[in-house]
Amino acid sequence: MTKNPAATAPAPRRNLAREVVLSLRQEIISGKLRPGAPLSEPVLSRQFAFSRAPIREALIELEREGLVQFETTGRTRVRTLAETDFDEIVEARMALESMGARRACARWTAKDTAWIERNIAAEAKASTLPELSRLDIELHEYVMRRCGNQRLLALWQSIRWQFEMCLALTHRSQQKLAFKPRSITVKAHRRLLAALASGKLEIAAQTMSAHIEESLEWSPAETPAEDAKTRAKAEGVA
Amino acid sequence: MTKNPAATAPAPRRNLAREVVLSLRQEIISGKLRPGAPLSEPVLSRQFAFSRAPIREALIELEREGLVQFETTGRTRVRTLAETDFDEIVEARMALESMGARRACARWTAKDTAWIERNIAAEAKASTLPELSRLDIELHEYVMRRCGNQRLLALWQSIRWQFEMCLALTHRSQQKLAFKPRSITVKAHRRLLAALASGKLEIAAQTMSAHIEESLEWSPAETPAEDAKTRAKAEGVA
DNA sequence: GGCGGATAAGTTGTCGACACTACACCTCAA
DNA sequence: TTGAGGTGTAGTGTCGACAACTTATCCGCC
Repeated sequence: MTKNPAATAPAPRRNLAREVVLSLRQEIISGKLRPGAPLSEPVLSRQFAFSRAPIREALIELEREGLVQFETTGRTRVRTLAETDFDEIVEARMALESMGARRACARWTAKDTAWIERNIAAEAKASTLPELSRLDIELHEYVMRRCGNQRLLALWQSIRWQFEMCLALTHRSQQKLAFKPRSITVKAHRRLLAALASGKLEIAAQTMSAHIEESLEWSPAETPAEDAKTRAKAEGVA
Repeated sequence: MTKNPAATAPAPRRNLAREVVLSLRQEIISGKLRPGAPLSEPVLSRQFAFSRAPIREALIELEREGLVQFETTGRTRVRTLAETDFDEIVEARMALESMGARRACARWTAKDTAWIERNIAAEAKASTLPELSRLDIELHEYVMRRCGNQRLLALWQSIRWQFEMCLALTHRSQQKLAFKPRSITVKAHRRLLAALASGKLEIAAQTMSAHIEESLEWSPAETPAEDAKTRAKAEGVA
C-alpha cells in the first residue's frame, strides 16, 4: 500500500545492529538464506565489515523474532520450520488479531475505511503472489496499529516475520498468481472491512478470526519443513 | 505450585547474561528497582563484576520483556508504566489465554485436572497477596504450557513479567491479604477448571477470557504510574 | 580398507579500551 | 539574580583480542 499513517519511526538506537537485522531478515524472508543455514558471527562480521558486537545483537533480535535459532551447542542457524509451525503461527495470529479487530472496530473511522478500500483496490490489481501477500500483511498490520493497544501490536510484530518466512517458503514453488487466491483475498477483505466498519465488536473479532483461519485453506498443502538434503545444500551455499 | 511437569529447561547459552537477567528481573518485579530508575551499563558492570557485554545482552532481553525501556537518547531505565498499561496487558492476556484455554481444553486430561486442583487447594490456604498472585500466575502458566502451541506460550511469556511488575507495583500498598480476593480467585479458578475439563472449547475460551477480565475488578483502582517525585527518588536510590 | 585418536580450524562467551554524545555543573557576564 | 556558555563527567556504540569449547580433518593403527 502507499503510506501507512502510523508508520514505524522509533528505535534509532543500536544502529549497526539494526542494519544487520534488516539485511539478514530480508535475506531470510526472501529465501536467499534457507532454513538451517549457519549464521556464524565471524563470517557475518567479515561480510558486513562490522565488529562482532553489532552482529551478535542482531542475531539476538532475529532470534527474538523467531527467524533464527540458537542451538544447544551454541551455534546459530536460520530457523528450521516443522510442519506444525505454520498452524501455530496462524493460531497465534487468530488470537492476537481477533482481539485487535475488536478494539480497532471500537475506534473505527471513515479514514480507516478509506485506507482499507485503497488497499483492497491495490490487491485486486496485484499481479504476483508476493505482491498480494505484502498487501495482505499490510492490511492486517494496519488493523493492529489501529487497535490502540501497544502490547498487542508488539506481540503481533514479534511473530510477523515468522509468518512472512513461512509464506515465502511456500510461495517459492508457485510464483505465478493463480486467479483464485486473489479474488478470495479481496472478497474476504471486503467482508472484513464491512465487519470493522459495522461497529459490532464481536462480529469484527469473529470475522477476523475466521478470515485468518480460512487463509490456511488455499495455502499450499506442502509443508515448509526442510529435509536433511535441502539443509545440507543450504549449509554448502552459506 | 509444586512442580510444573513442563518446566522450562533450555537455553543454557548466554550464561552471565542470564544471571543478570534473573537478578534484575527479580529486583524490578519485587519493586526494589522502581520504574524510572536508571540502569547504566558501567554501574551494573561494577555491581555484578561482569564485563559490559553480558550486561548489555541482559538489558536487551529485559527490554524485550517490557521491564526496561531504551530512551531515544540511548539511556536505559526501568520501564515506567502509564495508567493504560495495565489494561493493555490484561487485554493481551485475554487474547492469548482464551486461545490457549481453547487448545488446552482439547488436550485436557485427568492429570491436568489433578494439577489444577492441587493449585487451587494451595490458593485457598494462601496467606499473603503475593503468594496468591504467584499461585494464580502459575495456574495460568500451566494452561498455556498445556495448550501445545509453542508460539502462543512464547508470546504469553513475553508479557508475563510486565504483568507481574504491574501486580507488584499495585500490591506494594496492600500487603495484607483481604478475604475477598482469595475466595474470588478460588471460585473463579474452580469455574475455569470445570470449563477446561468439560471438553467444550468455546466455553473454555470464554470462561478464561471472562476470568481474566474480571480480575481487573478487584484489582486496585490506583494506577501504577509513577509521578515525577517518585521517579526522582528512585533515581536517587539507584 | 576401516576405525580411533590426535591435531587443527572454527565459533562462542567474555573482556577491556576507545571515540563520540548527552547531560550536569560550574563560571562568568549582564 | 538570572541567563548563557564552557567544561567535566558519565554513558553508549563499537572494536579487537583471548580462553574455552565444539567440530572437522588427518594420520596412524588394527
